[in-house]
Amino acid sequence: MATIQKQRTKLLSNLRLSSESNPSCRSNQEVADQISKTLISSGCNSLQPTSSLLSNLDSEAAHLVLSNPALKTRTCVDFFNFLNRSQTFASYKHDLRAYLTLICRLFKDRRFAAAKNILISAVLNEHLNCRVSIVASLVESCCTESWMHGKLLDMLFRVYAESNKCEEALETFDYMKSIGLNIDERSCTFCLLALKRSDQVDSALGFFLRMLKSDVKISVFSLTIVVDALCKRGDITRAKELIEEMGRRGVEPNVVTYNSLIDAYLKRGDFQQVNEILNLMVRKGVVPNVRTYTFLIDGFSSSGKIHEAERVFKEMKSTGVEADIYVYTSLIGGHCRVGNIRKAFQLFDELTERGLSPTAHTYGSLISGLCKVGQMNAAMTLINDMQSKGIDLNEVIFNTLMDGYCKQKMMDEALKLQVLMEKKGLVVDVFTYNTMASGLCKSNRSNEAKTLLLSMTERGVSPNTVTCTTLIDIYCKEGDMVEARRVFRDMEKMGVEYSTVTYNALIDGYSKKENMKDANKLRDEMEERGFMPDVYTYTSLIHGHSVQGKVEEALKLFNEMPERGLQRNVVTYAAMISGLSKAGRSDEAFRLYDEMIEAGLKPDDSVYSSLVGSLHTAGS
DNA sequence: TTAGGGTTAG
Repeated sequence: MATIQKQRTKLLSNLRLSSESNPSCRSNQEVADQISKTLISSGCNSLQPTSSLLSNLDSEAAHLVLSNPALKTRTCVDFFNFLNRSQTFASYKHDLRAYLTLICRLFKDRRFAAAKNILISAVLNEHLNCRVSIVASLVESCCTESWMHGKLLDMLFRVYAESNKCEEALETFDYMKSIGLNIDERSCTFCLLALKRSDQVDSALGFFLRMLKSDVKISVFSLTIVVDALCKRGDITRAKELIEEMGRRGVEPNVVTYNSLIDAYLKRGDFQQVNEILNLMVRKGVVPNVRTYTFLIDGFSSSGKIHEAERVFKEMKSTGVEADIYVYTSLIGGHCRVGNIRKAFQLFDELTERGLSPTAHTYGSLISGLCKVGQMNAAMTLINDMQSKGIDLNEVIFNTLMDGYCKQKMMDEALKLQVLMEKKGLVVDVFTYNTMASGLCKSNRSNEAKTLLLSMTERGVSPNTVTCTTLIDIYCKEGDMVEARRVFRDMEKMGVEYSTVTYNALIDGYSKKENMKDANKLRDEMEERGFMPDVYTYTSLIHGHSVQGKVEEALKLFNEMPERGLQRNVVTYAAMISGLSKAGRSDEAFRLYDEMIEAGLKPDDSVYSSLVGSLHTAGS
């Protein structure tokens, strides 16, 4: 041991002496030889960042060392990393050739994982010019064996894709194609995924078609990535066309592909199409899996169709598919949404007994359910429970709790949570602001809500559809239709999307001002833009027409609702009954009263006073 | 050594 140490010291001093004696005259080859000698005899550890020999190092000398066949690859990697770590020589930094020289050595030794890591660090290094043409020509000159050439380009293709450098990945694909290389489908899937990740759906589809044209052997994997990207954008028709087209080419969809379609139709609320896909799966012999059931249960749950969700859950169990934590969480969420807290907790016990571990999402669903019914103490107990299990609180849980307190008009508690949230380093996001604003509105503090929403941008949080809709709603309730319209116009300028609720807020504003002309105009506009009027739209319009004594208009809308699959609620009936009563059509008003009782709705005071009033009107 | 999932605001 002592001898090695002695040797090392001697070598080092030699290195220093010889280089210091006449540094400028040393050729790159001499520098490289000296470094190589040191590396061979005593390894990388003997090198000092301050060694003056190293200060003579340039790109050419480094290349000579890294490609020296007398050195082991391992030693070259150490030397490479040593130089990377040593920030002291500002004059030398690895260039792209150094990276590729080393990568080629690793390739020769079939150490592909190590090669890939270095390639990734090159691609991510901002100081290197990793343009495809430059890398490709270097690959050309560094690869001594022909098999390496194609494999290295393939790796480059994947690395670009995985680093989200889609443009470069596509360029690499084109280059590989142009020199006649066969391209592996699996590498292409990385590129498709990268495009999908960055929401470049059209490019993903375009690339897929290029794969087809380039005779890449395509499997259901690539198809499914594109189908899912299209589905998530709501382009289900195009997705189905693609599936059919690929079917003609012999690529059949599998359960994953169908799941994407089912999820998309569920999100759209198109249960008929969901059934058609399920039937198609049966015909094709494709068996639903646990994810299919999760999509179904979640889809039904979020539309409040809890009985359907339960039916699917039972069916899943009967087919022998084991429920996992996702299934339970979705179903718990469904029960919580309709206020069925008891059933939700039963399921929670069931999953625990079955050895499944609840996640933050599971707790989130339960906490949200408790907050909805105002059981804030129980919600806080659950918070303690989850923390004792080592599950961290996240932004969503905080926002949920804050909303719970807001709904109870306990704004101080909500505010305390916001402070705690920030103290914990969690991000106060657009949900937090919208929730707080909604709470302030409920507590009749809409001026503060306005100020809060208008200050969001300065605090670095971008307003979204809900923010703008809330603002519009505040102005409408104040009767300030000019300001409400201004926000509505600004949304388009800011690129914030409208929603049915946005239109509802404005329509309600105009209806309350008895400006039915503008209210009707907006209703037409929303349908033209593809936003379906819902029970709120209809109720606002019915109310507006009724107040103006235009009962026939109101009745027309009222009768239209079931045709469009819309369930009337207490407020809808109240508005219609009030309209009929005022017009002295007492019999019809009472008939509707019976109807709403039959539908299981509980009339409120306004319904009774309308009905009583109708007797007077009719009597006079 | 490639594809699909669950919680929040109007």
